[in-house]
Formats: sequence, structure tokens, C-alpha cells
Amino acid sequence: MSISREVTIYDIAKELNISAATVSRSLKNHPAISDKTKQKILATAKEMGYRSNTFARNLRRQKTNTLGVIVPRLNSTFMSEVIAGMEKVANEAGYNLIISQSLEMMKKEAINAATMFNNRVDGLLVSLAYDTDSIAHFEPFIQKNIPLLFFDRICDQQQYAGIVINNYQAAYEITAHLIEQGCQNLFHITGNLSRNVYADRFNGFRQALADHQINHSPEYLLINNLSAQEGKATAHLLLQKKTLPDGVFVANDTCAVACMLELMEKGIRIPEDIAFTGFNNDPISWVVKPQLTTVHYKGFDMGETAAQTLINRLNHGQEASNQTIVLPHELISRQSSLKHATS
Amino acid sequence: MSISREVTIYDIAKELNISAATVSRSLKNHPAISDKTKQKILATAKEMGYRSNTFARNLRRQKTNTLGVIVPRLNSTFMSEVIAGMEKVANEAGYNLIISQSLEMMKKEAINAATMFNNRVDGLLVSLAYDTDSIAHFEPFIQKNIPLLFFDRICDQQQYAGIVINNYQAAYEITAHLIEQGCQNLFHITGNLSRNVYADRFNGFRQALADHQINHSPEYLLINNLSAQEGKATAHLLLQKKTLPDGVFVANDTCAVACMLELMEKGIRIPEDIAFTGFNNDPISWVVKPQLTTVHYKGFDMGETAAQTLINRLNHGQEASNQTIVLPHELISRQSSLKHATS
DNA sequence: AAATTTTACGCAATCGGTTGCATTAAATAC
DNA sequence: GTATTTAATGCAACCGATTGCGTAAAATTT
Repeated sequence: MSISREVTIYDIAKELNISAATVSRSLKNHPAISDKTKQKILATAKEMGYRSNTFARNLRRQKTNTLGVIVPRLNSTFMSEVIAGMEKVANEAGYNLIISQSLEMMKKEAINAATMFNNRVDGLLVSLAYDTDSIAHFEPFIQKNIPLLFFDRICDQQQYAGIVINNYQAAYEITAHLIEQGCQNLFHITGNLSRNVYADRFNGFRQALADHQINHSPEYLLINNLSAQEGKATAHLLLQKKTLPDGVFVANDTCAVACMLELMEKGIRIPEDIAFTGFNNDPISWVVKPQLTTVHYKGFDMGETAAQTLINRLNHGQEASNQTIVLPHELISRQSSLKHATS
Repeated sequence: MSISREVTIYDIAKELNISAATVSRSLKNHPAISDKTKQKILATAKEMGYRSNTFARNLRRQKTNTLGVIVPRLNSTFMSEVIAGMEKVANEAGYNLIISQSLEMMKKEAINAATMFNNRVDGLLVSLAYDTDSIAHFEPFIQKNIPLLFFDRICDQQQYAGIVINNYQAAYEITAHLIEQGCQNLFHITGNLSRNVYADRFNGFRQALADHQINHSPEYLLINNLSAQEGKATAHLLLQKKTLPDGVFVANDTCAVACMLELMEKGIRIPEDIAFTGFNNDPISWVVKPQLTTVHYKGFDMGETAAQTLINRLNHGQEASNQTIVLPHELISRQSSLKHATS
């Protein structure tokens, strides 16, 4: 079975004895073409099995209609929904998505960015890797004025726009919640503080303590990579403290759950001895017993918003407003933090 | 800040007073060009900030160097690793990935396939959606001889190749394990039996029963969409049975956990009253208490294998062998199924 | 009916690499 | 020293859609 050659606008033109220009214009619904001609061309195109050649189009238009997306990992419900939201908006606007994972490594993030750049994506959506401490690898995009938009894990430099939730506020709320439950000795387990999400959450945590005149032990801040493995390790660290905390706010659910389970293994009662809270509302947060108090926010909405913002900028040439868009979040309180059983 | 025009091979050619053809050949390391010239050109290209124009290249070569990937969802650790494996192999071979989610809907799968087709992907990797009952939407690929490869959720028609694990064998093993634990009244909760993964698991389950001369109740097969929600609903269905099962094999972890938790809520003891097993070794399987016995298989390897197989076919024009590649799996037994405490 | 405007379409250059074939220069053979 | 082979490079025609500009035909105005 030989592969038949692709049908081009020239084939259609020849078939109908008209010019390729007219065919081209008809196919994109150009107003200068009469309806009758358009109909005829559309019908013939369909009949001949024509499909537009994206390369020729891109070559000529200097546009790819492709958006690049770089995320740390694709393995969370949250990220899956972010991508789904982006896909929806992008497809509706005629854009395609090229997605890649940095696997939390700045090095791979840089490689991915370079690939995206060489593939001439029209715009780039990025959630930064865990250890990214410089955004020099995005410089080519900025140089060439290719829209660049961060989401969730954004770049804290003022000049870059981003889509986020109010991590400060969410952390403040969850911490206040712990305090309301009677916690007096609170600890915070979090990730790299140069990531906005973790810095903001830490600040919210601290401010809540300050506002409620709660003193804290000098060792109240524990930093790890927020993996399950390190959550478990951190549990042992906690057990070696002179006095155990009576409340812990962990910056993600994975680490919170691992840490909590390990402590329970060692006989610590949750929430009686230590109240626990996480962040993200991952499925594991409700599977674990006791169910984990956490912060929920909508990945789908974030994806939609991010893609839409980027596309608006592309279409209307909207200036790269360094405006940061803040989406809502929601505190979900569950058993792991409820020292006073309310039910 | 105006956008400076892109550097082309013509610019380089002019700069060095040579032809564009020589530049083109040098950049792709053609043997007919002298090393001296190559060096000079490479250096100048770098200096001038040249980047190859993919469209022009694709337009001429009739290749995109892009692979399409359609998956049901991106929200599992498994799928994230599959993608990571594909990315690794693809990037090494100079290919890019376009990823999209069918969200378990055949309709969206078809739309995605059409988009991929129009974007002229060189090959397509697919894991079928939950309700896909016809693969007519992949017909254009077959017609045009564009390599198509299924993985995990493959197409059972003989002529299509696929990368899988031995779902039959895994299910057999996990069922035999339940029987060894003393289960006599086994139930199976699974998804659409026209999906190979579920059909094979069901067959393995049945065969294990037969081989061990275990009778089964006529209602031992329960089908739902394997979501957490339906897992919970199915728990209630079970509770209405005259006699409860003493062992349940669920075809994925999400549904298994949801069902199990709901039953525990109603006072059923796991594993004493009912032993539970899942499939996939998702993080929730070890977070839940009791930890869930399940089947583990390596997503990364599956992704690598799938991408490599496809690329080999593209490069060496290997005939579309309808050979199915089977990767290893591993039974992970945990508390949820251990009626005889071994520790 | 002539002049002017509007409508509908065609011409041809362009986007930037790629590659078959021709050509020149250098190397080797006779 | 001439003939032949080999190595290195250039020429120019593609790939297929887009679009500024020009023009013929139709519609409208005067």
C-alpha cells in the first residue's frame, strides 16, 4: 500500500480552475471571497481529503500555534487538572501544547526550555522546579519577546507575571486553625524557601503565630524536599527533639502523610499528641487515617487561567503586564487536626 | 525593544562567502563537507545565534520529528513515569512529544487523534480510554501508514502491536495469593471488560479460581468505572449481598481503597472479614491502613520501551510487527490481604 | 452612458532548509 | 605529464501556504 501524496491547495486550485490564493483565502474564511466560491472550495477540499500543512503555514506566518508547558512532575491530580484546563483553552483557541517535565531539576528545566525555544513555541507556561535558583535559561524567551508566564511555582522577581493562589493567606488560615485547636508549639516542614509557594506559606505561618502571640521554639522550621521519603526521615528528626511539637503544618500532603504515618508507627497519637496539616488536597489526604486537614485549590481553573492569559497576550499583543493573578483556595479541615472532636 | 530578525543559513553563508547548501550540510554533519569548513560554520552559527527553523525543515523533509501521545489521564504516578520514560528516549532520538489526555472519553480521544493527525505527528502512542469501543478514529494513521503503538491499555485486535504487562498472570498470582490466605468466596471489581487490562485480569482471576477448585457466587463480578466514587458505591452494593465475600480483588488501587475504607466505616474488618487487593501500586496503596496488597509495574520502563519501539519503526522502517512486548510485574503483598499474620 | 466605486480574484514573491545533480579542485593513477 | 578518480562545494528547484499589490468584472453613482 503506497502512501498517496498529500493534497495541497494547488491540487484544489487545479481541480476547480482557480488560483491557489483563492483557495487559501477561502479556507480561512477571508471576507474578500464570495460565498459561492467558498462553498465550492470547502466542499472540494473535504472531498479530496485535504489537510492543511502546518509547516508551510508556520514557515510563512512565523508562528507555531504551539504553547510550551514545563512542569515539575505530571504525577499529581493537581497537575493533571492544570494540564486539562490548559488543553481546553488552548485547543479552543487553535493552539497545541508541548508538555515536558523538569522532574524537579533545574538542569532538566533548562534543557526543556531550550528545546521549547528551538521549537519556536509561541509562548511558554512554567511551574518552576524545586531547585531552580536562576531563571537565566528563560532569558532567550525574554530577549525575543516570547510571552512567558509562570503558574503556581512562580518567579518572585517582580517583572514576571504569574498565576497563583494566596499561599500566604492559606498558610495563615491553616495555622490559625491549628492555634484554635489549642496548639501552642507549632512546627513547619517545608521545601526550598526560594520557591514562592514555600516562602509565602512560611510567612503566613509565622505571621499567624505572631498575631496570636505564640512563641515558637528556635527549631520550628524544618526544610526537606517534601518527598515521602524525607517526610519519614523528618519524623525521626522530630522524635529526637526535647519537646515534641503539638501541631505541624507541612507544605504538601505527600510529605505530611509520610511523616504522620511514621510518627503514628512510633506511638504518637494524631491529632491528640500532634495535630497535622498538609497542603494540596491530594487523594492521599483523605485516604489516610486520620484524614488530613489541608488546603484545596483548583488545578483546572489555574490551567485555564494561565493558558487564557498567555493566549490573550499573544492575540491582542497585550503588553506583558507583570500583574499576578490570584485564584481562590479553600481550607479543608479533617480529623488530623481536630483536637476537639466536633462531631 | 524590537525583535531582531532570525538568523538563517543564508546569513551564515553570506557572512562566510559560501553557499547555503554547504551551511546546511555542515550543520547536519554531512560527510562530504571538510572538517575545516564545518568548524568554521559551526562557530559562526553559534556566534550569530543561529537556530534551525523547524518548519522549513519539516516542510521540506515531510517529517515533524514529533510523536503524539494520548493517555486517559495524567494524574497517576504510573502515567507520569510512562511519560518521563518516553520523553527520555524521544529527546535522545531528537523527537518531541505532544501529549494529550482523553479524560477516559472516547470522544475526546478521537478529537485528540484528529489533532495529532493534522499536526502530522510521525508516530502515535496510545493508551485507550475507558469507553473506547472502536478504533475507527485511528484509521487515518493506518491508512497513511503512520506508526501507531498502543501501551498498557492496548487494542485487542491482533494486528496492532502493544506494550503491556501480563495482566492475566498478575491477576492469577494475586488471586492465588488470596486463596492461599484462605479466601473461599472471592469477588472481583473491575472496569469495562472490552479493555484488555480488565478482561485479562478477569480471566486470570477466573482461572485461578478454577485451578484451585473454588466455586464462586454467581454475582462475583462487579463492574464500575473504577473511580473512588464508584468504589464507595460498590461497597454498599456488597453490603447488601446475602453473604459477604471474604476476599476482593479490585482492578485498580483507587477503587480498591475507596471501597475498602467505606466497608471499614461500616464495621467490616480488613483483612479478617474481607481481604482486599488492588492493582498499580499507587501511593495511596501504602498510605491506607491497612496497606493494600497490589501489583507493581514500572511505568518508566513501559514508556521507554514504547517510545523506543516506535522510533525504531520510524528509523529503520521496521515493519509494523504486530508483536506484543510484555514487561515484568511484581506482586506486592501487604496487610490488607494477610489473614495469617506472618510477622 | 460614462465615471467611479466595490467586489472578487490572480500573480508572484516569500518563509528557510534540503537535496539531486553539476562543477571545480585536489589527489592519485598510469 | 596526462588521465582518472575522489573530495568538496555550488546551483537551483523544491516543500505548501500566505499576502501585498494589481486588475478585471460587476455594481453603483452621476
